[in-house]
Amino acid sequence: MRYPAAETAEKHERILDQASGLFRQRGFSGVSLSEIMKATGLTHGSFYNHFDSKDALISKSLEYTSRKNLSGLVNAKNSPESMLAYVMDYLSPEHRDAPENGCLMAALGTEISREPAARAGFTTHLKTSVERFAAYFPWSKKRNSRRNAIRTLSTLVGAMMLARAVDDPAFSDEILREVRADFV
Amino acid sequence: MRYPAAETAEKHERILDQASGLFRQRGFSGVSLSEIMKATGLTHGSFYNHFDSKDALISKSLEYTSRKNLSGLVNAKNSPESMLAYVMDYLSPEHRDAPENGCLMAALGTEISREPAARAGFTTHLKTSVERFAAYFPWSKKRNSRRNAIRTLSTLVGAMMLARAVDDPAFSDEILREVRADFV
DNA sequence: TGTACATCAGTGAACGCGCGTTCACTGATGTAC
DNA sequence: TGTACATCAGTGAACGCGCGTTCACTGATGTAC
Repeated sequence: MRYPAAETAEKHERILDQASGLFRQRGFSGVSLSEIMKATGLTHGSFYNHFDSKDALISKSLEYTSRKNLSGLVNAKNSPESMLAYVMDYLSPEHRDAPENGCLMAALGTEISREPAARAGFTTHLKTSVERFAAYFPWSKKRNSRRNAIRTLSTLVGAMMLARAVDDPAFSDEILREVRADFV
Repeated sequence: MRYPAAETAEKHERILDQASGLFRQRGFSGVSLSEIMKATGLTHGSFYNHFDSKDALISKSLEYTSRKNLSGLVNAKNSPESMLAYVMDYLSPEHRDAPENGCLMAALGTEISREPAARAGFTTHLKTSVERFAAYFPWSKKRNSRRNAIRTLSTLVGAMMLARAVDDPAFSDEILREVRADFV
């Protein structure tokens, strides 16, 4: 049966939101469409009323996740202190333990290079992240700010990925703690 | 029919070798057992004469890849110059473009946290890498060598992952170039 | 404002496909004597 | 050293399963008049 237009738009958003979290938690190939639709509260058949294919969902949900990730940076850019606080939050055990709400690069990095549908959105996301870091992080030398932004983002993303992959909680905590120590 | 013991051992090694490269190239879930066996020159049915399951292969092939990765570090540890050369090679476009022969952390990082069979081997690999970097890299201050090793490995792995995920060749080159520039 | 009908999102069964895994069979190797 | 037989790696068909995707059907919504 037909549904109110507002309700349909809201369901569309809910699919994106659930996909965004589940993909970060378990990877693109680790989540089925049925699962996403069930999490949204619908049956799998109606998926194709919202998206053309799983690839299309991957593409759109990556853009959605990028928007959510970047809004965290928007709030942080107002002062040097809040940029540093952003980095500390990034390198926290809480972020490590909740990938479904966290950085898409640290959660999906190695899978994105194999997922053509995701690469364009990812590229835009990283470019924007580099620009914002270059502009707003309190670098000691302004001249190398873009280089520093690229290196710093590499460090953050790499550290979070390693901290999550590691099996030993003490070692994982050490990784986050020692990389955090470099920012104070 | 039965085969000479030496030949069987060699085939076993070849399965590991092919799996090691294919997994780094396309991810654990992106490669089927049939494909690995075909690359080895056998049919898929004989796989179970060598390994208990795909998970067992993932575990063993990760240890195999770790051994190959670390042997590169063994050669580099003899002098400060060769450690720096190791880092420059790591951050090269050649490494980026040949993940099947490259660093397992940069190739499989985000998938390993979701693959229980891979985590123990990965943890050992990273611990060994940190120890070697701490001991052999020419740090300016010896006192923080372990912290510096953790940060440096995070940066290397993160930069390579980002350079591979990005869709724009010029941007990808820039990431590698700018992170390399921090080491000279 | 009321009526008639076309629209279209949701349902759940069904499809084809590729996957990991199993199995009966083969026949040269390795071993017991 | 020669013979008889058990071993076991490789083959390819087959299995069950879950996946992405399709489809006929439903019925309230939105629209044309």
